[in-house]
Amino acid sequence: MASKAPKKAAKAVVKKGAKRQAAPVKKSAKKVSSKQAKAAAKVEEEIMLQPPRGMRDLLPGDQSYWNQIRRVTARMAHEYGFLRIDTPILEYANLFVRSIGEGTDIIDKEMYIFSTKGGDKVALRPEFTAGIARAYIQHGMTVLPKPIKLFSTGPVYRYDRPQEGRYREHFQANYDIFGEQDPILDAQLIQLAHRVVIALGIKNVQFQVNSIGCPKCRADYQNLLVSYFESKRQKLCQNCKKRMETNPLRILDCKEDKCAQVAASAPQSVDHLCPECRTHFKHLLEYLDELEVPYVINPRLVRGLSYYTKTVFEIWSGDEEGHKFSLGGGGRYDHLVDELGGEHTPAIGFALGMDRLVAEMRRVSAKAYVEPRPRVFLAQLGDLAKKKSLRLFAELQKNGILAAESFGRGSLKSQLRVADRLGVEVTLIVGQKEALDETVIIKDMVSGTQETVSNVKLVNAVKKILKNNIVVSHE
RNA sequence: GCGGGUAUCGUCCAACGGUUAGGACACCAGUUUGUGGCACUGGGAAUGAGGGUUCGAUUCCCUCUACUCGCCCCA
Repeated sequence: MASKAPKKAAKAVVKKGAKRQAAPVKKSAKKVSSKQAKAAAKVEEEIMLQPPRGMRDLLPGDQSYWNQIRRVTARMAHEYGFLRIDTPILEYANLFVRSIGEGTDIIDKEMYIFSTKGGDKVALRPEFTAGIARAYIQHGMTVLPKPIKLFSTGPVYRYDRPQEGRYREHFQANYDIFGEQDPILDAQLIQLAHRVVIALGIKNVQFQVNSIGCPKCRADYQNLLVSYFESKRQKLCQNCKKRMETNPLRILDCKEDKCAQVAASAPQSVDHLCPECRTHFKHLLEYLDELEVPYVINPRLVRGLSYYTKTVFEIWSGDEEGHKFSLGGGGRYDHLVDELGGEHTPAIGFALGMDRLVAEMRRVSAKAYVEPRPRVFLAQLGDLAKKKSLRLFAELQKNGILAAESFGRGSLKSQLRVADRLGVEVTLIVGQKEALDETVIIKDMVSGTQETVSNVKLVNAVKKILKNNIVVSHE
C-alpha cells in the first residue's frame, strides 16, 4: 500500500478517466518525499484531462450516425454534381471580416482570432463559404464551365457559450454553387437539403424562406426599416438600439418580446423588392411548390451573415414539445466573389449542422450506418503459433475475410472469451502442434464443433462456413 | 456576456457531520496448466481544485474550475 501522501498526489493528477496516464506518476511518487510529490502533482494539475470548452470527442460509439451522415451528404453531393473541396481550417482573419461583415455577431464576438508567431492575424473558420470563395478566385475556377458546385465537410469554430446542440467546434456539410443566378439553382439546393435530411430518416422538417433583396433594393428597404424603428425606438431592447446603426435587419429576428411586437408590424422586405428580386423570389416559390418541399415564407428570417442577397433559407426540425431548432441554413450571395476581388459571380450555398443531424437522428432513432463486423476470430497458443498468426491474419484479410484477434493474450480460454463476446461465428485456433503441421483448427462457435484443416484449404473452408450461416444484418 | 442547476470508481447509483467511502454494470485475472457463453473467487478503480467551520467534512459555508440548462446568437 502506498503511503497516504503519495497516493493523494497521484489522485490529484488522476482526474476523470485518466487512470492509466496517472499510474506511472503514482509509482514514482512512492520513491520521492511527499513534498516533492505534491510539487509534481501541482505541475501535473495544469493538464486538464478534457478538451477545451465547447469541444468534444466523437467516440467510436458515436460514429455510426456520423458515418451515415458522411455517406449520405457525400453521395447526394455527387449525385447533384458537386465536387469535393477542402480548404484550410485557418484563414487570414480579414477574409472573414470582409465577407461575413462587421456588425455581425459571428465577427464581432464569436470568432477565434489570434496572431501567429510571424505576426499574421488568422482565424479559425466560423463557416465555409468565405474560404471556398477565396479558393474559387485564387485558382481561377471562373474559367471552368458554370455552374461550379463545390462540397465540403469539416469543423467550423465559434467562440460561443456552449449549450445543447451548440458547440464551439461543430461540423458542417457545406454546398456552394458558383456562377449561376437562375432561381432554379436556389430551388435545387433546397431540394438537395431536403433529400439529405429525408435520407437520414429525419422526416418532420420545414423550410423557412425569405428574400432580403439585392444591395439596391435592400438599401431602400433598410432606410424604410430604420425610420420605422426610429419611431418605435423606446420600445426596443438595448441590443436592438445598437443594431439600428450596425445591422438593422437583425432587429427583425430579435427574440425579445417587445422587439418582436414592434417587428411584427414592421415593413417586410418581400414587399419592397425591386422588380428583378421580386421575380427571382416568385420563381423560387413556384419551383418549391413544384418540388413539394415543405416550406413557409418567413418575412423575419434575415440570417447572421451580411453577404447574403435575395434568397435566404433555413431548415428546421421539430420535437414533441413543439420546440424547433435549425438543422442548417444558407442563401444566395451574388456579390461576395466580386467584393473579395474576383469577377462578378452570382452564387448560392448552404450548410447543414452535422452535430444537429446526429442529435435529430438519435431523437427519432434513425437508421445508422454500421461497419461490417468480423465474423472470424484468430486465436494463437505458443511462441511459434504466435509468430505465424501475424502472417495468417494478413492472409485472411487478403482473401476478404475480416478477422478479429487478441494476440496480446496468452491463454486460449481468455481468447475464446473475447471471441465469444465479439459474437464471431468461427474461431481459428493455431497452437504449437498446428503451427508445426501447417494446419489450423476451425471451431464453429455456434455448434461448438471443430475440425482441423491444412493451411492451404483454410480460406475456402472458412468461406464455406460463413456462406452457409445466415447473415445477421446489423440493422 | 447574463442568469439557474450539478460535480463520488470507466458508467449508473449509495453513504443522520464519525464507514477500511458501499453496490450494480463494465474491465482484468483465476477456478490445476490446449477450448467460449453460465456460475464462483479474487483484483484494479472515485469524493473536481483550493480555502473555511468542526475534535472530525463526501456531507455545512466560500472561491475557482468544469459540465449542464436557459437568455443572447447560431449549425
